[in-house]
Amino acid sequence: MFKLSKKADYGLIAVKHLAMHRDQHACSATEIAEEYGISTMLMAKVLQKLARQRIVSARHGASGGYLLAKEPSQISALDVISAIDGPVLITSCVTSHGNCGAADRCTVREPLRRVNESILSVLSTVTISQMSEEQHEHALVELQT
Amino acid sequence: MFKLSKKADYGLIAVKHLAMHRDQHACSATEIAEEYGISTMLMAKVLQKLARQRIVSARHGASGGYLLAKEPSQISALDVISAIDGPVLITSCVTSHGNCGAADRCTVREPLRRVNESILSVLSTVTISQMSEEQHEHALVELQT
DNA sequence: CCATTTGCGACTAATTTGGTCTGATATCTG
DNA sequence: CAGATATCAGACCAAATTAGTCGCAAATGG
Repeated sequence: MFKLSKKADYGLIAVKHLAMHRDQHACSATEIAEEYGISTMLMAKVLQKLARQRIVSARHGASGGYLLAKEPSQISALDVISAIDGPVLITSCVTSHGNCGAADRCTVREPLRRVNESILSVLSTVTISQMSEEQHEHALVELQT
Repeated sequence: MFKLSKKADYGLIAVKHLAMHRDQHACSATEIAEEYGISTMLMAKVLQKLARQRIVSARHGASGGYLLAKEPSQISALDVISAIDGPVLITSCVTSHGNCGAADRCTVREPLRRVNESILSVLSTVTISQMSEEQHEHALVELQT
């Protein structure tokens, strides 16, 4: 309904993991998968997609694995998500060459296109380095909800 | 992957339609569905859900139908979407009582919870009345993309 | 040469979503 | 009152999407 796919979720976990192990050894798909209790096969697929989009770089062979291809501050959540799930579109109509059949009659396309851009901007604002810090100062806020 | 369900989409269309026909007659599900080329049955279901959440009010019987239950400026896109699809959660883990299995090991839950809140805030900022105006001044901006 | 690891595509299974049908109840109109 | 028109609710099926698996090829390091 409005949910991140599990693959995208796993992708974020993996990228964050790589960010935390930066400048150490390359991490294999198996290693990451096991650490978080995720299917090895699936994590492998996810990392392959990330590699194809040059978000991580891969090293074949024994003691190979994956490394971040950029600085954590240069990778946004949107980068990771769209690398795995394709472009983020809240409806199939938001592109101008809409294919939703009722295209011309549809009165909500333009407003939704704007909402879509806002979401894109939220997602591209959040970087991996941000996701790696902010663990602490939030415990307080949590209590107020 | 990150998409509005069609039902939610139809819901927005319906609510906007009702907003535009405010203070006129009640609109039946059939009437709205036909105007936008949507399945009557499905539109009926959508409107029922909106009625249950008191976003629209229903009138049974001949020449009955639906009317907005609030001012268009008091209905947000989030109201409509969550009335139909349930609460907006970008992952199943964002609630504190997470059920994602790897809950404790998962390092992205808290950052994603924040992203979720940003999205919620975007969606609750957009009202139906806004979606009914803003058709005009955007043609220019469109050209620059 | 061999163990390890990525790369890729085909495939199946599970879940979600889209959409239909049926029967009941409420309400207006003549 | 009778009949037409609506909503209401839930069960149900079909289609599409997503999750997850498998097998094989190609690198790479020791």
